[in-house]
Amino acid sequence: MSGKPAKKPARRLSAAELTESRRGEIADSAIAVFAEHGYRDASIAQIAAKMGAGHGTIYRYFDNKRAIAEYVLRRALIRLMQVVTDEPPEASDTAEQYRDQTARIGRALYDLIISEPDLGSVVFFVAGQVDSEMGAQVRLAFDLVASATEKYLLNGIEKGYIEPDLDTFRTASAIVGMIFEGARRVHLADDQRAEGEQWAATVVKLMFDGIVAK
Amino acid sequence: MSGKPAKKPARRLSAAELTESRRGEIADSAIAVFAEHGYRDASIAQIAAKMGAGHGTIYRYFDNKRAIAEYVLRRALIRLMQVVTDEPPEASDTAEQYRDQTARIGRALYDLIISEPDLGSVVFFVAGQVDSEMGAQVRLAFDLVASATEKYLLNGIEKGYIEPDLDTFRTASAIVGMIFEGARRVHLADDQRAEGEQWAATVVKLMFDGIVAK
Amino acid sequence: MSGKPAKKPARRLSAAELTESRRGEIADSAIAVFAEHGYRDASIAQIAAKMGAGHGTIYRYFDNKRAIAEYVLRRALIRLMQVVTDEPPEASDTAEQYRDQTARIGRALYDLIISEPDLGSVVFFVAGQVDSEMGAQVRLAFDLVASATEKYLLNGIEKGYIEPDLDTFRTASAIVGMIFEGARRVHLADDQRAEGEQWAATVVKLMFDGIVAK
Amino acid sequence: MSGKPAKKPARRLSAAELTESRRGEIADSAIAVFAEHGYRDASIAQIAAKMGAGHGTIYRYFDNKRAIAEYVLRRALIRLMQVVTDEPPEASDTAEQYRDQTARIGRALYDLIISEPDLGSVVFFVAGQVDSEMGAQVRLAFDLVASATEKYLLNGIEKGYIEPDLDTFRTASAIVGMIFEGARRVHLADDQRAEGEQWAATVVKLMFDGIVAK
DNA sequence: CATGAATGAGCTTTCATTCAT
DNA sequence: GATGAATGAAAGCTCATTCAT
Repeated sequence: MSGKPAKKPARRLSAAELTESRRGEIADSAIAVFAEHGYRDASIAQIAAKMGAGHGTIYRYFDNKRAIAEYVLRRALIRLMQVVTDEPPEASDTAEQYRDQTARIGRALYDLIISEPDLGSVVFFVAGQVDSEMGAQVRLAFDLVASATEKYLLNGIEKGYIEPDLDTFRTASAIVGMIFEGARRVHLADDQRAEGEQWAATVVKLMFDGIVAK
Repeated sequence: MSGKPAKKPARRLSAAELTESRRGEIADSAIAVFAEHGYRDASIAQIAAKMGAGHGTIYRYFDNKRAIAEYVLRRALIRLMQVVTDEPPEASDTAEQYRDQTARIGRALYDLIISEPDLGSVVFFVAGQVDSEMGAQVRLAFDLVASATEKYLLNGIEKGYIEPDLDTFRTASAIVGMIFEGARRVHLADDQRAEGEQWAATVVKLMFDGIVAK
Repeated sequence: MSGKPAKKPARRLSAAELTESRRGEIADSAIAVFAEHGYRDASIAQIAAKMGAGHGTIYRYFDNKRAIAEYVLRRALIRLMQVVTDEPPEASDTAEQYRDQTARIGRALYDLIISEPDLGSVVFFVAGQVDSEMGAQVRLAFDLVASATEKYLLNGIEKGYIEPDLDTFRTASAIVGMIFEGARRVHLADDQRAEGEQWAATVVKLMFDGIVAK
Repeated sequence: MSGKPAKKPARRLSAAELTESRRGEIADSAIAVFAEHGYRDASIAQIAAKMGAGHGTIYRYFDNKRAIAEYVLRRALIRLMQVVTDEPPEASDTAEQYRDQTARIGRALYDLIISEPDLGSVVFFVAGQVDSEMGAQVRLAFDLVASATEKYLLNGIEKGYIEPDLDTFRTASAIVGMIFEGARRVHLADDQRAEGEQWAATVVKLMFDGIVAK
């Protein structure tokens, strides 16, 4: 990309970098417009207008409307999945430690949803409006998150603090289902901060204690 | 369905009945086309073609395309919610009984999803594509299901077999999130029957035992 | 109309008479609907509903929508032209007599417009909406009225009380233009009765005296 | 048009000017298509085809079909009314002068109708086909022309050469009725030039002399 | 590189007309 | 005769995409 290994602070950007930065700008506009109007009712003209560019310009950076949505969704899913993979599965040695770890992951997810509401809209609502293939991408991402979650369970079984005869993948998927149901509700809540706190607590409690009185 | 000839077998249908039956036919075609192409890419012509009618005919029975989606969704939500409300919340007196009841509800839901796959498509995918108002209807239905589920929890607390300091509504919502995540996966599975069985078991286990080894 | 043995009072109507009477009913409904909505926005269903019949029935009596308009217009033009031809052109021997005759014709026209407002709507507005051929029929009718009016002028010239070097047809057309401009305004007036009186006076005055002070 | 190079011959048009010129082109096509087929049977595709453009292009310049008709009619009415308001009402001091003035106005109107036949079609036929509101605009324009005409009469009464006890507004309306009846007939005539000359003469004669022999 | 004028495929919707009952 | 369910031609309109400037 350049001749020197470091990045000079105020260096002129290379052509490829400029292109990437422009794609980012477009994606930022697009995510906002998609979140507000949905994919089909969002027009290229609106996206272009939001970033103060001519709508023809969009086509210099993306082949078509679908490609924008694809780019936007990929970015969003990466952000989302980083939250889960930030915590190393092998770090917990006791149920208590895993409980804390789970609470941290939950809170991190809800913080992300709160700080970037459009990201939630895109993942929860917009992707499904594009076509079945993009819906499938979201489901794939959910599978990856479930797999990541499964790793924590397997680690716990290995270390003896998790019930060994769990159906680990389905249980992980169920946990992801709960957590994302919480994410949806945090996304829509009035007091998002409090809602996030309480959902994190609810999910952890259900996971670790079940609902039966002792 | 009945042992007695209560209904005259081949009676001519009244005008109103004919209209309702025709609306049903259209809804059946529409649900299939919506499920395959999504709401926006489904054309009235396709829906009409699927039932072997002229596309103008559709407009004798529905005011416009949205009205079809509304009818289809309402029907689907009613079906879905009947499953949950079929079991009376006060019927269970012990954790064991409630555990069985929960398993029954889960299996009934998965059976429904399996026997009418398009119904799942409509609720999970199509409704959100129409407009925000119809997305809201689905969320409202989810709230109702969560409220119904909450009733079971409150009954259990009253009778002493459910942990009394649960956040009942959020816990109910989390359970619903799990169950519907299962429904989604059953909907997409190859061996739906087996998948349904295992999801019912997984959900029940997580709810009642938690994940921690004893 | 009766009293004489021409028609038996309560005789059953012949098939042809029944057909004609039904066509009349349809025309009555049609004229009202055309007057309210215009030709294009009037639907066959509305016309049928107004007379309490099924819309398929209309097609037993008229080939198509245009045929209804044609029938309605013909009836209206006949009514309109009778007013003018009711007064015999040779009856006036002096300017004074012709002045009175003109006033009578004007008042009769305005009375007709007042008593059957839809008739005015059809002739002035609806006919032009159908197609150019029906617009032409109205123009033809205007020509006939102008010709009839010309006869009065020719009679006056012959008898010496009308200026002999008039361009009789164009003058007659101009008079018809005035009178129908009055008809349009009577049609739209609040106090139609008074408006008709004053228009009759205005037209007569302009025709016979001109506008120049003596 | 001018002997001096006041305007730079091939100057690039501003965006706003281009837009206005394009609207003009569309209006020109539309007026021709409306005149030939009537408003309802004129399709956007025909209008676009007539100017060699795609039909989508029309919608860059007008919101919808009705807006085109509105623009076309407004342009036509402005042209028409300029003819009448070009002559100052106070200019005539004698009946003879007013007679000449009237003849000039009549001829100017007939010249306009002859040089732009579609303009007559739009005002006389098309406007009434759009909806009642546009019909009302034409009637309003007729009222304005009648009011303008009334001014000439009032000027004549003041100066003593017009009969003082005229019903001035209705008389003016009657005159306008005559003149436009002439316009209609000139519009439809074979030899429009001659027809215009003779109508101007006929109207003036009727107005100033009446029809009675002296 | 950026722009926005131009395009037309393809949709929803209306309603005159047909015809089996 | 009367009916109204069914039909499909035909139109207005939107907007992703192209491309000359």
